[in-house]
Amino acid sequence: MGTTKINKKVTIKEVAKHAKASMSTVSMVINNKGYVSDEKRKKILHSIEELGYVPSASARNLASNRTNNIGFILRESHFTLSEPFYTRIFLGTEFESKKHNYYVLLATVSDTYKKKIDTPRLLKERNVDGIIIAGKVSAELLEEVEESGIPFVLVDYQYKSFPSISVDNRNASIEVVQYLMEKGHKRISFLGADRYHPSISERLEGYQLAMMKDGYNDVSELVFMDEYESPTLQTGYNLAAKFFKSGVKSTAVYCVNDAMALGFSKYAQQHGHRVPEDVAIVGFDDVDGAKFSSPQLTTVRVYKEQFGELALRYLTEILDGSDKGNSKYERGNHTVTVPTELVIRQSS
Amino acid sequence: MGTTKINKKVTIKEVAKHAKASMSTVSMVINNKGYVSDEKRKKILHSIEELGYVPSASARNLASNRTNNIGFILRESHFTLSEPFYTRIFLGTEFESKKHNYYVLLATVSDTYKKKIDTPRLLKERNVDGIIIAGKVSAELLEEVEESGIPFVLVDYQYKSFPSISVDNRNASIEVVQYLMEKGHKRISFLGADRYHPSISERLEGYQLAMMKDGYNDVSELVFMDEYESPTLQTGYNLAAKFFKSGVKSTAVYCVNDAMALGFSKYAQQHGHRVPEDVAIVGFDDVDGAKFSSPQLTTVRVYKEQFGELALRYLTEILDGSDKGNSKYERGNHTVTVPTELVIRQSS
DNA sequence: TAAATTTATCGAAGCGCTTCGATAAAACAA
DNA sequence: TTGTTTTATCGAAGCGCTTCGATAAATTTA
Repeated sequence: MGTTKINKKVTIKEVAKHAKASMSTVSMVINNKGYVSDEKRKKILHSIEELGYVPSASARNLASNRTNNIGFILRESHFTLSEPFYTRIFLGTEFESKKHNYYVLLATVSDTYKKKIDTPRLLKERNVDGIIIAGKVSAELLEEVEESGIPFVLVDYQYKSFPSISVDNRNASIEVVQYLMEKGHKRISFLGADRYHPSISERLEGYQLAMMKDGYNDVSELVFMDEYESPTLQTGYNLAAKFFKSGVKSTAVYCVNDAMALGFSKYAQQHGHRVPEDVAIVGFDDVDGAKFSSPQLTTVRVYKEQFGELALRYLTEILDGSDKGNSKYERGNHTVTVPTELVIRQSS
Repeated sequence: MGTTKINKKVTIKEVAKHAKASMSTVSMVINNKGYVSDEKRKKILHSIEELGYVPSASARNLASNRTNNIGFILRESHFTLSEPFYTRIFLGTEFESKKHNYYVLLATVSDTYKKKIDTPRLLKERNVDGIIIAGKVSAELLEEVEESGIPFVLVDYQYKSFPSISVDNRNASIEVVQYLMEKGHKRISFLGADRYHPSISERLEGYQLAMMKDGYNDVSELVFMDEYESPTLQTGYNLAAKFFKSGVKSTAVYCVNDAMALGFSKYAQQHGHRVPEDVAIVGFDDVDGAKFSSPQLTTVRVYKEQFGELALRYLTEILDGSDKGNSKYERGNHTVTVPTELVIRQSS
């Protein structure tokens, strides 16, 4: 059963001979195509088992003009981040790719991407059937990919109306605000950074929407933003200083991500403010650190692996041309949305 | 210059025609093989440029019976660790692979690897020319890879006398001990875990060796080990408790890695021991967190990217059969060693 | 100067598969 | 019944490359 005696590679030809069929019929069985009688199919399947046949990737790729690879492009800095957010997404893609019989080629690009020069090899050599691009990357890269004509989807980022998978930022934000209000908070502050990041601006919008519903038409004095900074722990720490010195009387702060929330929390506690008694904090992402901080951070959980899975699935849908809208995920124009979950812990 | 008008793929045939040469000659130029006159070579190279020719991977793989892929196998838990140690190694490999024209296929395996069942696809389908296995993985997997006959090297792990790349643990340990002694410490403690991990036992050996040189023939009361635990922050924290309750009068502690060192440091400070005044701490790895902890951690830096680069290079040496010992790295039987560097910071 | 070797080039076979007709039997319609 | 469509199977072409002789000119050696 499946035990090959010697290390000689078994080819489709031998399978055909063994099953008394033609190569083409065997091929059809392997690829689930065309017409094959049940009887013959079983026989062939059996021969495949018996001989331990594994199709040669290069041969079928050459013949079918596909590569069976999909590319996963990621900024190097995102990959080595100590919070394995994108690494997890990649893992989800990797995992899902097995089901679809794809190999995933990872390409990291530098933060200072230069067209033509830094072009990932898989793009240059057109060695992939489709591409997943995770996180915010340079517009140059995006354009280059588009020009290549290779189908692609963005993950956790949006640009023009390129197909993408995103967190449902708006609704998540609304949920956070509503939750805080139910807990009795009125003046809820918003802590953000990099306003040009789609995810961040969407979170802000959601926040504004929810606040408006509660009568706050102008939240500007409640919003603390380092527009040109990345949303890091340090940024959160710095903004916390501004927050406390500003004299706003917010009893709750909604931070655009966990890193900032943690930074805020650190500052607050170092300066004698109790969390959550004096100020409640809510983050976003549910990174590992959120659970281990003290107090444990209330946050919006993002299912990273699922995120990556979805990306792969969406991409294969596109590749199969079977984009018939039968996805179970809400789809507006070209953006698929992944749901989130509010995880309530001690910080709120 | 290199601009293709339409998206029609250029083949070697067209290059040949354009350069007035045969396909075989073009092939030789591409692969730097056989005899080609300078004149013709230039002409061909020019045509390649002109037409924007990129060889088809599948075609050349099929014809040459190679895949041009190398596999990188990693435990899933090692990949998503928040300390991107292995991720960095992978990155080094990825980076180096470009120079050698390989694609890297990443395969993560579960911690509870089961032969036959969990076999990575790239192994099953023999879709790689060689394999890099990073970190401690199940012996079953190792055996399966060995049986496959596909060349492989281990990184940061050793097993039998399989080819491997390792940190120079013994010497690094000796250096640490000597450094601490120069600083005036006499009774230096060792903090460890998982004694069956080769790296850890080597570090212990190095420590013992160095201590012996200074007259300590029996260090057993200075050694704190959770033999069956992983070397995590938590383990370090727990051992710190034991350490302080034991009454050993060590003024310095050498920890088997940074995570443990950080755990130790945390406990120490929480319990009123000053670092480094009361107890000096040295770690291993130089993870990101080492620089940001307070006090900043003195540690042994491991060059992760270089580690991965070296692995790829070693593997290609094996693949090229050009394993003529001309590596600039010390090689005992089949283990290549990467140097380390002691990074002195505040904790010592 | 003849023989052997090196350098240069090319044609053709073939890697292992997919896919496009061709062929024909079986099933269905008219 | 005959014509049409569906089902089943196969042979052969060909995907784009590498590589193995074959051939011959240029160079070296005897």
